[in-house]
Amino acid sequence: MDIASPLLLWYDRHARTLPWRGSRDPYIIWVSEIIFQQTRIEQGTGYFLRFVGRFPDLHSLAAAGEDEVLRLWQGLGYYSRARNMLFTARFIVENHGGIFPSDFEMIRKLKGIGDYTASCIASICFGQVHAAVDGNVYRVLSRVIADKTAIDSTKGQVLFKRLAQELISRQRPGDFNEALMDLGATVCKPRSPECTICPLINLCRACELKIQGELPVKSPAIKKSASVMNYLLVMQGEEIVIQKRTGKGIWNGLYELPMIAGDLEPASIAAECQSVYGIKADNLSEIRRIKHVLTHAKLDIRFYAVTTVSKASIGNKSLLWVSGRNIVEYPFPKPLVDFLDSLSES
DNA sequence: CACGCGTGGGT
DNA sequence: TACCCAAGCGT
Repeated sequence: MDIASPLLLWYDRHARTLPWRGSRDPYIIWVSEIIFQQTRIEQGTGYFLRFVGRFPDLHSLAAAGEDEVLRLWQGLGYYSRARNMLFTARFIVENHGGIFPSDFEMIRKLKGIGDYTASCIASICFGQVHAAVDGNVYRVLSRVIADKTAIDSTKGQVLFKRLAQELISRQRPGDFNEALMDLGATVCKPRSPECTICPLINLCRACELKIQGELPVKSPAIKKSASVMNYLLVMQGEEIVIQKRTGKGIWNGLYELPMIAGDLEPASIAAECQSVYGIKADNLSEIRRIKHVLTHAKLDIRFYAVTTVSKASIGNKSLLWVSGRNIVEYPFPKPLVDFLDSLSES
């Protein structure tokens, strides 16, 4: 089967003009591919432009602090992408003389770079024949061969990656990869694919069988767990108390207010606040309650004002006093950004 | 290898 | 409301 010829003909006329298109700088392609993992073009483009504006090359990124990198990432989600990028930038400077590796296996070993991103960099920047298989490509190929193997199963991933590697253009591997992704994004869409204008209509088995709407097949989604987070707004004059999240859970590396987990009464929260943080919180008053939905969890987030507290009464060293003026230096999860923004408005 | 990891938009 | 979807990767 030759899908490369009609696909590249289509691509030459319909390729989208995107800020990173045309660049063969592995640093630029790397940044763009990381940002657009699980992220829509409309959502990520501003982030991409700000990121490469502030960090135009590997060395400028490697020299940055984690807070500033995460602050540029604030609101984009999946923050381990940013922390892994910083780690890898520093790694390349230290171990590869600041030159982005061109060997596929070497690229693939870098932290935060999997099969997809390594294939993009190898094909687009170095002309190597490696098929980049993202969600678009899984969808397009599952329709082309009308195969109902779940695209998110191990079996499906092996199947469609092998197929993509068979079909990829040996002459224009980078263009082929981008063309297949463009086709998935603009024509072979998840819902209501526009088969009548598709360059692959004559060889698409799903279109022939009129089952394109039933493909791709995915495994059933996992149910979201629910949890409650109680945030404490501890203020004195112009300053509030924040802390950095560490460990393996959500929002790792970002900052937040002092937090007590669990569906608790204010009195219980105050007691835990005292024992965990050493914050004497006699009279908590709830000032806001919001729902925040993640891919895998539903959060019930409650904000409380702590009115009677003196700076000296807080003995926990992991807590930071930050002035309202400096709060913009610190990266926060979206619900905290919204809450803190609403404070400065009123 | 099933699951954790964000956010925003669409239906 | 409650899903689904969007240029994946680490563990």
